[in-house]
Amino acid sequence: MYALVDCNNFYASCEKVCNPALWGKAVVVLSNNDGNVIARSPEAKALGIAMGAPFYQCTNIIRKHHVAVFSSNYALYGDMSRRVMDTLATCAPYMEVYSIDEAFLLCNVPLCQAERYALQVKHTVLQWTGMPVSVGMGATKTLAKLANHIAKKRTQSGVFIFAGDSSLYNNLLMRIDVQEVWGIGGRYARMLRRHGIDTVWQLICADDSFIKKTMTIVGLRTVYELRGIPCINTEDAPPPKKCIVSSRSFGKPVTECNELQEAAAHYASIASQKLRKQHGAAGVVTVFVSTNPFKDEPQYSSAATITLDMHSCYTPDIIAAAQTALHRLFRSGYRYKKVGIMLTDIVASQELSPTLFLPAQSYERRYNLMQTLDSVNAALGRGAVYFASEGVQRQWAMRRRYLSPRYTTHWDEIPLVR
DNA sequence: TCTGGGGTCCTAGGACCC
DNA sequence: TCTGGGGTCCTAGGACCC
Repeated sequence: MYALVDCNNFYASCEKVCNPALWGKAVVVLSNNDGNVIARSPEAKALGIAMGAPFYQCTNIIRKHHVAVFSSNYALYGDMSRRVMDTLATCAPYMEVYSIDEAFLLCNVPLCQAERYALQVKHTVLQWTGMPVSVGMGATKTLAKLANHIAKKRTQSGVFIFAGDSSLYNNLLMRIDVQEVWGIGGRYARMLRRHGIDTVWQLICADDSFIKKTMTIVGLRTVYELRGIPCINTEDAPPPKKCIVSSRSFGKPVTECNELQEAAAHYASIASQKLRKQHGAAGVVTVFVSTNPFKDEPQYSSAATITLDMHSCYTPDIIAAAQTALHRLFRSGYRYKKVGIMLTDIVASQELSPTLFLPAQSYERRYNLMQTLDSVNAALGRGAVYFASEGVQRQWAMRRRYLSPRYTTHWDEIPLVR
């Protein structure tokens, strides 16, 4: 059986775990740049604060009910995620981390003990990390995801198990909206409703050829999975990324080319580091810029692509390409909101060999330099050492006005017990 | 003043090959 | 009555996920 373990309101729960003053209080966490609400504690949900709502549209309700507000603190959330995943790894012979706050466990548990097992997992994670989780179990990944949804919305215990034939659950599945299924998004849900398919049960009973025609083979797999036939494999190791993106909105509008160049160099540097982490090298660098689409002012968005002479993960190569691309893109007279870098045509770096144009000796020097850079930054925190072209003042940096301490990863920000 | 960031997969259609 | 057959590669667009 598969179990899907999903942290409840993950980012909000991370803030609560580290700060007992927040227990029982309404908490929200904002997106980068303090833009939108992206996580809410149950108390905040009860106040009617919507997922994804622009922050500035919620300020009244937040002030009125003394809701605690936090900027996204990825140093904290990343570390809490690691703790939860380390714990889950002890609970099953096989685990697949699916996102920052959820993982599939492949477990060998008799049906009659599944509920006890799920409760045990939930209890262990809570005790070891402080993180509340929900557990859903089923014969396929899609059923485990659906069970998790039911665990969250319709149980007190926080666990739910599909044990055996799905026909045992007809009545329940007739009451669950088709859009709750993993793989059915807003567009497909609307299309299905137009054809009279509103509930999970109706989707299970749908005609295969109709599903294949309207939702491709991917949709048909989803339906099979709901019927208890596994079609989605487990991954042994996360496959290397085919594309790496780093981009942010600015904290304030940017009009000068040199500031855009700094930001582009900064994101190029972050993307290169991610690339090295997966032992890859990129052949193509794309830069994109855009103005603020929510503003009633002249709009411009564009992208430029540079093909490198040879695949590289050497930050100066990537920065140079990004700056060339940006030079081509830049038009003065606009108020820019965003710049980003995308690396594609990624190959494994061990597949590269020294070429005529870059002898083995310089190849090795560049490699050692990047190794040193990465290990210093790993030890002292990202940004301890950086390229001058990334800028020092960084007027364009994103807003994070409500940032909590990095409780678990920095000695000088560790929680104090008085 | 203020509206996020980072990914994957599939299909259709066009260009091109023999 | 009639336009060959079979294949690859690339890209854009559209769907989805967290």
